[in-house]
Amino acid sequence: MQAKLNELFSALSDATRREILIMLLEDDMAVTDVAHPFDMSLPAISKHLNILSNAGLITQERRGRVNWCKLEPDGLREASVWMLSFGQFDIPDIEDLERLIESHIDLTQTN
Amino acid sequence: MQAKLNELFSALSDATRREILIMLLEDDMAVTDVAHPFDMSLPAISKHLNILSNAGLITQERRGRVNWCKLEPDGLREASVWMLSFGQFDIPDIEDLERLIESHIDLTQTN
DNA sequence: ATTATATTTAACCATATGGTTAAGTATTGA
DNA sequence: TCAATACTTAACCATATGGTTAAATATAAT
Repeated sequence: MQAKLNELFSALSDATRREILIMLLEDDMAVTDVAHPFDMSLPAISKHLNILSNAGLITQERRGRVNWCKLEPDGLREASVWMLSFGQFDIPDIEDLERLIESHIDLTQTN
Repeated sequence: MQAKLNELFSALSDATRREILIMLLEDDMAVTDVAHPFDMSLPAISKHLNILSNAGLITQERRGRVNWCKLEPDGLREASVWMLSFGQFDIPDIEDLERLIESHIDLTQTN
């Protein structure tokens, strides 16, 4: 269980990977399309996607030559259970939440 | 903001550091006492504590020759805001939560 | 004044991480 | 069949991470 949490938090500790997750909130995407907004080679993105897969945060399904990436809805579950059980944070302001959701939307629209 | 989240999730991605946080839920502790349950040198623990400090998850306050470590109550806040705003996980079962809290208690009592 | 305690700093090491380019493998389209 | 597309794999590189031991520092106790 510790190993799983290590993998999960470690996967989340990279900004590129967090952005990929946010992009995938919108819709499933092909690897090339995931890579498009980033100033980074395709193999680099491919590695990030593997890390997200191994952490259980996404799944990849090959159809023909395109590998579709989709969010794994329960991926964050164990991490969120850990954080909630830790219980040292308040439920954040609705406003904080909304501001952040806004910024996600901005991100996916400007890229 | 991304840098802060990197630091936070990265700090949480190590099992030793997560255990330290759980130990500090009980009470403030001196560095030596934090180190005691671990099969690891004092300098290694000192480094972990620095990482937790830099991530804003704990604070350290020197009184005399002992450096007291205490949990920073709002430390997890930004990470939890990110996860909640991501919104792809259900509120976990109360039972999951309780089981985990139990296991935390076991941990701090058997060590 | 000396010694013991609590901790940090420094130097080092092996392995992990995040990137690169170049080459390889399927699948699709012409 | 040949070329283009959508990747992945391999080999490599620089820096980061998580540990070690040995030495340094500061406070407390004798």
